Order: sequence, then structure tokens, then C-alpha cells
Amino acid sequence: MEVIGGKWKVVILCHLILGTRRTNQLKKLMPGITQKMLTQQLRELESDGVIERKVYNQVPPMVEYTLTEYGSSLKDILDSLCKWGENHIVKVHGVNHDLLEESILNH
Amino acid sequence: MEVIGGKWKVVILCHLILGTRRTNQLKKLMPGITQKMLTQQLRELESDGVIERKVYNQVPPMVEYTLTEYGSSLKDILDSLCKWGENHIVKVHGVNHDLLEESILNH
DNA sequence: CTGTATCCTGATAGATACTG
DNA sequence: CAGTATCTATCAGGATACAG
Repeated sequence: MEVIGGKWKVVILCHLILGTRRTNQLKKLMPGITQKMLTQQLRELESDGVIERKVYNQVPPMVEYTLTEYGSSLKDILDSLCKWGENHIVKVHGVNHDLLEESILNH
Repeated sequence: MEVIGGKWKVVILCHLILGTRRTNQLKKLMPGITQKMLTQQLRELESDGVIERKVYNQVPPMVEYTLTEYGSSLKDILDSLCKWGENHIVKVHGVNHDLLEESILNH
């Protein structure tokens, strides 16, 4: 739970499951997150060994984040978590399915 | 994550998967938890509909907690979570397997 | 574009004492 | 036995400004 318990970590991980992403791509995928939180959560995921940070020395800067092989072992958890979470949100909050992505990914 | 994200919730749920437990049983199973936290986490799990609280009117009081049917749907998540967590602790903290239960359930 | 540095607030949790 | 009430400490997270 310490590894995936941060407010945005599961969301970040779900995005990275789909492939490598740049910092700004992640930011656009999660409009509700602040720059500070994004960096912070990414650093923690990195130091836990589940994602990798690749810096390209150029101007303007470019940084890519990728799921490590170890991080990929979280896929099962993420999947069952997302599945359960969707049902739960629909059940408890009565959100219809079209609003789910927005509801989940932005908050 | 809001449902299982509390500091002790996954531990409580893991115990309740094995069967109904009384308050004091849970307390003994988790030496590190305080009375306050135990009650609090149980109440939250209850209001999320994943556990059920049964009060027997007697002296001394007896209260039993059981996983609801809905709560049982968390079993997959809990399983994969525990599995991954064990590996992670061994890998990161170098804890040997005998110390795992103590390490996990008490902190 | 990516990231750091502050400052600040609310949530979370620990300790302790008390109640029916 | 099970739970409540306080009070306090800590921490995660938000807002904002700044930097290479």
C-alpha cells in the first residue's frame, strides 16, 4: 500500500501501463494534478523501483517515464483494482459509465 | 483506494476473510493498533458496505464483524496485493519470510 | 519543458483518559 | 468488552512563485 497508496499513483501507473509517457503528457492526462504532486509521486514510484526515469539532455528538457519490469508485476493488482473501483463508483455514487473516466482520472 | 486505503484496512480485511471475528480478537491479531483506530477503520469499512457489524446485547458486550458478500468481491484484490507485498518486502527490506507476518500485521 | 522551494491547511493518526 | 472523547503531533497534499 505504501507503494501504490499515493493519491495519484494508481492513475499514473495505469497510464504508464499503456506505454512510456513524458512528464507533460502525464500532466495533460491528469488535469487535476499539480506539478509538485506529479513530480513527487513519480519520484516515489521511481525510488520504489516500479518506474524508470529517463532524462534526455536537450533544450527544452525531455523526461520519459516507463514502467520497469518489476513495476509490470503490479498489472494484476491494478487491473482488479480498476475493475472493482468502477463497480464501486457506479454502485455507491451512481455515476454512469460515460462519466467514469473523467471522474476517476481527474480526482 | 478510498475503501481499502486506510492504514489498517487491508490487514483487517485479510483477517475477516478467514472468518467472523470479535473486536477483541482483531485487537489481539493486530497488537500495534489502538482501540480508536480499530473502531474507526471498522466503521469506515462498514459504511462502505464491505463488512457487517453485529451487536449482541449482553454483558459484557460482544460485537462481531463479518465480511459482507460485497466485501468478498475484494478477495481478488487482497490476494494479489498480499502476494505482491510479500515479495516487495522481501526484496526491498530484506526481511526473511518468518518475520513477514509480524512485520506486516503489526505495522 | 521539467523541476524546486516555500508556505499553508486539512486530514490522519497516536496517546491518554473515561464510560456503560 | 467495546467504544467515546480530547488533545496533540504528524504528514500528505494544495497554492504559488521561481529556476535551469
